[in-house]
Amino acid sequence: MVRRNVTLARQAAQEIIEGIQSGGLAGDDGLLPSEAVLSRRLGVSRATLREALSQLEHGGLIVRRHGIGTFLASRQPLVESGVEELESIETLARRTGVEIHMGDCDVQERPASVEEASALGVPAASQVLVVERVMMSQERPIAFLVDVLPTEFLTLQDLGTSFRGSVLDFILERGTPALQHSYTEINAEAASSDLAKRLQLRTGAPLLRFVAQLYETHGRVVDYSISYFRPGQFRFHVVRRVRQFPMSAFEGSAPDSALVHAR
Amino acid sequence: MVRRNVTLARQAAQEIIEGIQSGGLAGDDGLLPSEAVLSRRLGVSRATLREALSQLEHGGLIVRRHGIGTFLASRQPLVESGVEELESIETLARRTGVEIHMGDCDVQERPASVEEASALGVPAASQVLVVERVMMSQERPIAFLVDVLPTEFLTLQDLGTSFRGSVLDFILERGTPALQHSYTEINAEAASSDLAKRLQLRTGAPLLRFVAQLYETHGRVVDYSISYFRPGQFRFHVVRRVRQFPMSAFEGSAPDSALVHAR
DNA sequence: CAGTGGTCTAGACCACGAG
DNA sequence: TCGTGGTCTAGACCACTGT
Repeated sequence: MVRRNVTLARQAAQEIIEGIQSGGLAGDDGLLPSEAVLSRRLGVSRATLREALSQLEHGGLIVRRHGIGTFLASRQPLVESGVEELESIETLARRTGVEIHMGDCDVQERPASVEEASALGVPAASQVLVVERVMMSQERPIAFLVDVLPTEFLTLQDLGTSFRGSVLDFILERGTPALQHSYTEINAEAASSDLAKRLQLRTGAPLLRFVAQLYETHGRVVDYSISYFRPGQFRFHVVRRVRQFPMSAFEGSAPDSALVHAR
Repeated sequence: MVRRNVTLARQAAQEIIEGIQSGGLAGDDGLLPSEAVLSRRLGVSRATLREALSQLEHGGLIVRRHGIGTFLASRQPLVESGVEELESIETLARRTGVEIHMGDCDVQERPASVEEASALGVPAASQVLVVERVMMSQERPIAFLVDVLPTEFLTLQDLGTSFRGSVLDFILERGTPALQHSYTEINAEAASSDLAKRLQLRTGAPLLRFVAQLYETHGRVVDYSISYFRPGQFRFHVVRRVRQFPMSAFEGSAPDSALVHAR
């Protein structure tokens, strides 16, 4: 069993993608072979094959219809980023064919403000690295990004000269710490006069703002960031699913459960 | 096997929630019993138990650590909405304890505009129901919502007098059509003079804008909506995960795959 | 090392949709 | 009725973590 630190399901998904690319896997109507057939061809169990299909479905490449079959999604390869995928705007831009580069950049180490320390979960006034920069596309500013990280995770000399604008990409390429997910708040905000100058907008112009905490696998916050985007330059979307799970269950009274007393 | 049109995994998840609520399932450190123990207690296979835990993990209630165990999440029941969950702002508001009600409301049937017909995937100038209204909280406008639906799905008399402001809730309560997900674009926009008047803001004030297509289970678009939110009144967040799947695979050349020729 | 969660299998039955 | 995807099981082995 060949295993490159990657699951069998992921490998199966990749093979299906290649089969679709080469044009022979899906029928003219976009219908893929049944799960039974696919699992046999790929030499994996149906459970594993289904996991692979779930990944493809989640990525929006296929659609599954109970009792009918699995189809290619009509809205084919998305050229924009789903906001639930965490990727740098540099990666996003490259993927969508937009030229992008870093403009003015300011990096400094200083004690964290109260808000920053709180967001990072570190003691007040801990030393942090602050990276502020403008991202440009075709000589026009399109985003202003601020990243704040404990010096435990990133220092001035770490960044060196290879920094191209994305703290996320930098950490991913370095490979440590291992990143898990980010918790991002989405809002709109009027440009302050300082922000307006940096982004060459009029004061008060609307900006899309993401405030994010980036977590590593052990639950610590690696990076607290605030990002401002010029509307219209990027397209962020999200697939919202009908609520499947009643979190409100936590609000009501607590019925005694046999579970906790069993065995 | 008791089955109320609900999966075993969901029932198991519910039982675990109740066990947590009653306070006896998790240890003082938030550690839950191991998967082997839980599956035995609940009388389900470990695969099913894991599916239940996955749902709870996705909902942010628990955290799983490889080689260590399953814990209650430290950031307990979220009081705000994850944007990847589709729920009406009325439901969201009620859940978070904010009073909300519908202000001015205008409903009409008319032929769809070109943009609307395109977004809905219906012939140009098809008859659609358009619902426009302002949502208020404490006598202040906080959102302006426009929903456009083919009359096939919703008509003026359907709405009747029980409409309280949420098209989504109305359809969910009616039970038909069965909704699947929505595709939502997120952006910021300056308030037009018309919008400013409705929301009692100055022209040009920043607004958070969601443009969404709501899909039913067969892939048809049920509702095309544009929503404007006053910043600061709601908190939208999203959990962004590090990219796990290379959609960019679709861009490169197409290596010939053995898959399509097999068998 | 022992115990945990992560992955995978082979097989079974159910629920759905179309002929 | 048939073939599809959806759910579930019992058992196996792997990978990670702390002792």
